[in-house]
Order: sequence, then C-alpha cells, then structure tokens
Amino acid sequence: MASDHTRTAILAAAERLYADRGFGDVTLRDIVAEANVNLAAVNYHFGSKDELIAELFVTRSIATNRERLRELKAAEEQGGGRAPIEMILHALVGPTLRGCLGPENQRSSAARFMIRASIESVPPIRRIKNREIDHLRKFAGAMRRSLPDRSDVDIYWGLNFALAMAHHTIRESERLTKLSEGKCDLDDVEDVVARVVSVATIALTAGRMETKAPSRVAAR
Amino acid sequence: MASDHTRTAILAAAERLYADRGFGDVTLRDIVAEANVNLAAVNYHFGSKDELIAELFVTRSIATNRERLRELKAAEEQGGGRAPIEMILHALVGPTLRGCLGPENQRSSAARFMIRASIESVPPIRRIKNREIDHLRKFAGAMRRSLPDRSDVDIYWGLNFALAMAHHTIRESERLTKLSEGKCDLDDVEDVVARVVSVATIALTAGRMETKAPSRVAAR
DNA sequence: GATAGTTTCATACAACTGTTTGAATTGCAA
DNA sequence: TTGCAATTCAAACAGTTGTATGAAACTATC
Repeated sequence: MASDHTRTAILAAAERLYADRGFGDVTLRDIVAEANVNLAAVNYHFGSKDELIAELFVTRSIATNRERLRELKAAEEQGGGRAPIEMILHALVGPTLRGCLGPENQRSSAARFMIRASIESVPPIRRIKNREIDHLRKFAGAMRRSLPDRSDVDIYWGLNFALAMAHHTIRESERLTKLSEGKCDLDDVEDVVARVVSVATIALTAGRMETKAPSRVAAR
Repeated sequence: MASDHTRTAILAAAERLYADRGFGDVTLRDIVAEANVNLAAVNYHFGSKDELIAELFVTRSIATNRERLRELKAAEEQGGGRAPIEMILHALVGPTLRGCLGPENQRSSAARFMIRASIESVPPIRRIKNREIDHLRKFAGAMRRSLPDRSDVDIYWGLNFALAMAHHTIRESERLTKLSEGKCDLDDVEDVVARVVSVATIALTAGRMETKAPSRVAAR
C-alpha cells in the first residue's frame, strides 16, 4: 500500500483546475503546484499528461455509462424485454444531465470537469469518446425493440437528436440562461430531463410512421 | 491597392490547415509554409495569431447570419409579420447545416473550417460566439410572434433544442454515420434540415399548450 | 530617377511546454 | 541495522511556440 496520497492529490487538483480554467491553459506546473507535489510526480504516476487526462475522463465516464445501463436494464426487465421508449431515453440522457447540471454552487468538480470535457475537445478525450459507439448501440437496440415498426434510420436519428439536446444543453447552459434571462431554469435537472425525453419521444413516435410521406411535415 | 496577395494566401492556407488538422496542432510556421510567405507576415497583416483565427471565423459567421436573417425576413414579410414556425426554424438551422454538411468530397474548406470551429473551442472563436446572443434574440422574437400562446420558456427551450440538433449533427456527423452504418445519409442536407425543423416544430407546437398537462407526451 | 511608404525577409528572442535524469529520501522487510 | 525497492525532488533538457526587430526589397508618387 503505497498510500497513494500523491496520486490522489494530483487527480483532485487536475480535475479542479481543468474544470475551472479549461484544458487549454492549465499546465502540469499549475497542477503540481495546486497539489503540492513535485513536477516529476505526474509522469511518474501517470506516464504522461494525456494519460492523466484520460484517467480523469474514463473514471467519470464509466460511472455515467454504468448508471445508464443500469437504468436501461431495469426498464427492459420491467417491460419484459421491451421498455417504453420514454424510459429508454430517460436512461440515456438522465445520468449525463444529472451528472453535469444542477445548482451551480453545489456542483462537484467532477461535474464541472465533465462539462469542460464536452466543451473543449482534447485528443485523449476524443479518443475515448470514439470508443463509445458500442455503448450507444445497446441503446439503439433497445429502441428498436421498443419501436419495432420504426425504421433503423428513424431510430438512429432519434438517438442522435436525444443526445444532441442533452449535450448541447450542457455545453451551452450558460448561454441559454443568459438568452432566456433566467427563465429557463437549468438547476431543475429533472425538468430538463423531462423536456429532453419528451421532445425525443415525440420525434420518435409522431408522424412519418403512419403517414408514409417522409420528411414533409409542414412544407409550403 | 496593395495587391493583398499575401493576406489572401495566408487566409486560404490557414483555413485549409485548420479545417484539416484542427487548431490544436497547426502552428504559424505551418501556415506560412503552406502559403509560401514569410513567418512575420502573419503578425504584420493580422496583428496576432488569434486575430487571424477570429477574422476567418467572423467572415464566415457573418455570411451565415446574414443568410439566416434574409430567410427570416422573407418569411415574416410573406406572412405579414407572422411567419409560420417551420419557416423560422428553417431560417435558423438551414444556413448553418447547408454551410457545413453535404458531400464530403465537394465540401469547401470554409465548411470544414466551420465544422472544426464547432468541435474544438478556441478562445478567439468563443469570444465571438458569445456575442451571438443578440442575433438569436431576433429569432426568439419571431418565434414569439409566430406562437403567441406559447410561454417564453417554451420558446427558448424550442430554440435551444433546434440549435442543439443542428450543431450536434454537424459536430458528430462522423459518429452518426458510423453508428448507423451509413444508413443516416448526411450528404442529403435538405433531408437533415427537414428532420431538424420537423422535430423542433413538433416540440414547439405539440402537447402542453392545448392540454394543460406538462411534459406528458407519450406516457404509458 | 530620387524619395517616401509599404511590404517582405532572415533571424533572433523570450517564454513556456512536457518529459527525463540521476541523486536524495523515504518506507519496509529481513 | 542493513539492504532494497519505491518514491520524491531539483534541475536540466530539448523542443516548440508566437512575436519582435531591423535591414532589405519593393512600389508608387512626384
């Protein structure tokens, strides 16, 4: 048991600094100063700066994905293999939104870090995100089982739009607050989740299926 | 008339390089090499690297915003001050999507640059984007006129979701193609626009207004 | 064709980056 | 206590970055 004190201190300091100031202008020297450890400690314990960032991201990312799958599995079991589409979407976007939004003053540095990670896009994180496709396929599968009459294309577009609304709301939460002059309450996370799920559900169930006519919703 | 040759060459080279390799690993030396000009030319003509990036972005950004407002104005005039919501949304997301998507081989470097700008987020660009709020307010206003019965909150959320779907689709176009194994055709830009507009329209018009019941769109 | 203003150029600068090194220190087992 | 490995440390390294400088080469005007 090497006490791990240094490792832990570096992780905590890095998470906090990246969350507050972004990846762009936080150097290893900033991190080790904040953590009160020697500069060489980062390379000794993590190998490189990128591996440090990667470890921060995967740790948090794994937690979110586990929670997503837990909710999905519960929903499918409850429905006997076929979960209602709203519950699937809820499992998809709920954990992410809950992990990043909420009252600012009580937002964990882990949450703020994940917001950063979704705004700035640095190589080590991008690499990890690219491996997320397999994870998303599980949701695509569940959605297909839930809506067997929908075409694959519609399923994927629905999945894409659901993620779009969730991630964009996180990324641009500040702007939305400013634009709406505070009228859109991003601290009420469950309301945000409900809105995203609601719209994504309509997108996946309304129109187009019954009427064969494709993508002609309100043309002139 | 200083012939402007050097200036133009720098802009073109920078746009191409940033588009292809991202802001992260393109240096001034790469740019001047590609443009066949002297290193000092960038600072001479643009002042700094950041101002060069800013100029690239605003040029393109102004063009998009002008097109957006042109479409919006046309729609409102045609409707006597009240444009149908689909046309407003079309004006909002159409120019952006058309400017960034489309067949890859014939995608302009300007388009690829704007994709980069929406993926990576570098300080000079972020600063410009923050000034975009006034522009968005014009759309919020038009939407309010179009849907006078909707609450402001719903309007802003609708606007947010419309932008979300458009931008996320641009940002993650590669992943969506891979995830859907090519089934989602991102080269058919008008279809993408139609899908985004369609979903955003439903989000803004369905449920909640007529039926007082909030966010209960397709419960079981 | 001399002159004044603009533009180009090679080069140097100063700062900062992540990483490495090898010696010093620590902690633990024998 | 001795010995050995794990850890810490100060220092330097090697490279890159954007920017500044001052002379040289142009260009257009008179």
